[in-house]
Amino acid sequence: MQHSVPIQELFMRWTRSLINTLREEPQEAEIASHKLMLRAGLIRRLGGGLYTFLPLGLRALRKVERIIREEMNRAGALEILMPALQPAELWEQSGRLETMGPGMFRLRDRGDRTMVLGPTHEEVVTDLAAREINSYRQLPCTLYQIQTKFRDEIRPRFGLMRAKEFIMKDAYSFDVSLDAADVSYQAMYDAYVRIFARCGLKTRPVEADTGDIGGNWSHEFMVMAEAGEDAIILCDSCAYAANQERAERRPAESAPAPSAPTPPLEEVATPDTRTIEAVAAFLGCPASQLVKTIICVVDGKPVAVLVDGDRELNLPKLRRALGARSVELADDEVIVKATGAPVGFAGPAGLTIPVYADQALRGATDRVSGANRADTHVRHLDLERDAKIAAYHDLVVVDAGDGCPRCRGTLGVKRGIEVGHVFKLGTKYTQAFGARFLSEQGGAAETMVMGCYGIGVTRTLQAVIEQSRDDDGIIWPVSVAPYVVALLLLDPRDAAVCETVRQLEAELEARGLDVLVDDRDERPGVKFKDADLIGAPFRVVAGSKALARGCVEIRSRGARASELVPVGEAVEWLEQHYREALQALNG
RNA sequence: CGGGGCGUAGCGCAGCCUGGUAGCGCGUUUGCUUGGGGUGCAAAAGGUCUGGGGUUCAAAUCCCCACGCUCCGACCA
Repeated sequence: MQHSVPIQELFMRWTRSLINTLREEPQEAEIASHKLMLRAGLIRRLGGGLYTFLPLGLRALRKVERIIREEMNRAGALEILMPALQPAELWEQSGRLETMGPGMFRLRDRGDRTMVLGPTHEEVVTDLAAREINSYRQLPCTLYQIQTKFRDEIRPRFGLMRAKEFIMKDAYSFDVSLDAADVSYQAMYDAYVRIFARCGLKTRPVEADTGDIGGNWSHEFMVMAEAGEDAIILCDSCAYAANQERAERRPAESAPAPSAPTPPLEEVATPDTRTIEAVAAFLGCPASQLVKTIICVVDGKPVAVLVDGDRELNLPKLRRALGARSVELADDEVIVKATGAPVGFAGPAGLTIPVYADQALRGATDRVSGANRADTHVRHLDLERDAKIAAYHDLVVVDAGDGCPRCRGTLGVKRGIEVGHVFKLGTKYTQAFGARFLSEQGGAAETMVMGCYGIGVTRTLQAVIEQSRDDDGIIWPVSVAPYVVALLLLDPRDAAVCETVRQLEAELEARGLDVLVDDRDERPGVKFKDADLIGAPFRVVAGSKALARGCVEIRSRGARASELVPVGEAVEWLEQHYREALQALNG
């Protein structure tokens, strides 16, 4: 093995690059971006939800990180690096050891102390802020890091989209007041818009639920894609956009007064009909005439929730509506105890636990529901007359066709990939960790107001590919392309061609364009296929044919035809097109 | 956590039902060939058939257990 490498060969050559492309479709991948990342040699799987970044993938990842750093710094955030390994006590202090518990990796050190691998860093950073920030003079302060997170995903899938270990940029703002926190929030929101634009991603901010993280307001940045895991509700006539978890709908017009009084409640035998479909079929009525009665456990206590028979209960909305900490579906035992009937025969009439109903059920008459008795339902249910409703709220999962809550428009559903999330947290964590400061007015210490802001860095990288590709491979935006130029040495045994390639390579590198020379002893077809697959924005073909006319051929990835460009002008051509493309992304 | 599927060469798979010599394609190595969209020919290397136990003269194959992966569902920043 020769170890002294001639200096002119320090540029990247395919033969030295560990880029192993796969001709066949990897079986482990389902969506296009995942297949392409494997086929193009960006990543390799180690285990479920665990991936190694190969050199080509790491180059792209670093470019995404760089864009994020530049924009976070520009927005005034300070970069720090916190431990991934954290004492469990911190999580007890915030109460999230319980709420996020199953999703966290836990371990013990040799002293038998319980540790967690951080799925996020609100606890650590708030503890830090509580110690380091004492005065209003130090505020506002936004801290961020780019770091590996760990989540014990039930079902990792789609490569980097949902992994057990992934890289996240997380930022946290601390402010003297709610108003000041709004300014910090807006600064991050604006930074996110720029970051994703620079990555070549089309994103759409949508209103979102805050989930376990807590807090009162948040936006998700979604990449619209068929393969997305999240359902997004969009209005067809105004700017309303929300995650399905959060989406609201316009209350129905007030129901027309019933023409005749509802007949008295009447029990009907419905042997072994436990599902809405079965009851509807058995009684020969539409599912929408049924009232679905769902028993939930809210902060440890059973409640009944009513929705139309053809709708689905939205648990996060229920949690928000009731101001509860936790909401889950009741198990069979609880249901039997609360209703006195086996699962499938619950109804609002005669229940002693609190009953909440979806707003669409206000004034509902002549409905069908369970009778709280085995194999029995009731008809002619009049909600006001026969049940005691504690409160009406908007509780159902919004669907295509529902009315927009902001205007007269109609809502539709699309799919998206969540790449970023910004939250206004309020004081949930700063209170728990005693993050207080002395204000200009003096007096008692005040609690800081907090916000938090995440970007799934590895997920963003994959989202770029999901959104920018064709049948032949990846189409990298210039800003995150592992290599900007793929320089194909078509005739490796032709001295003149080799010399041309050497010169182009050196000049391009000198001007800051990352170039990869395909110097393999392969047939042209192989090189063309691979160049398309790995998706360099510009492909330069140096072969004896064009060189005989003093030219190389240049093609933008995605363009149909290539251009003959004189060798002497090639570098200029590439630099100009590169700058223009970059400019277009930077806005 | 509930329901299915799969573990055989680096990757993708056949063989298993009906027990008896472990195979194909891609990739890799070597030689020749070809030389502008995954060339053709030839040769070669590469296997504890996921692990353990059982049945049998004999197990990749049949039975039991474990582990791993995966798909659907429920859950999730």
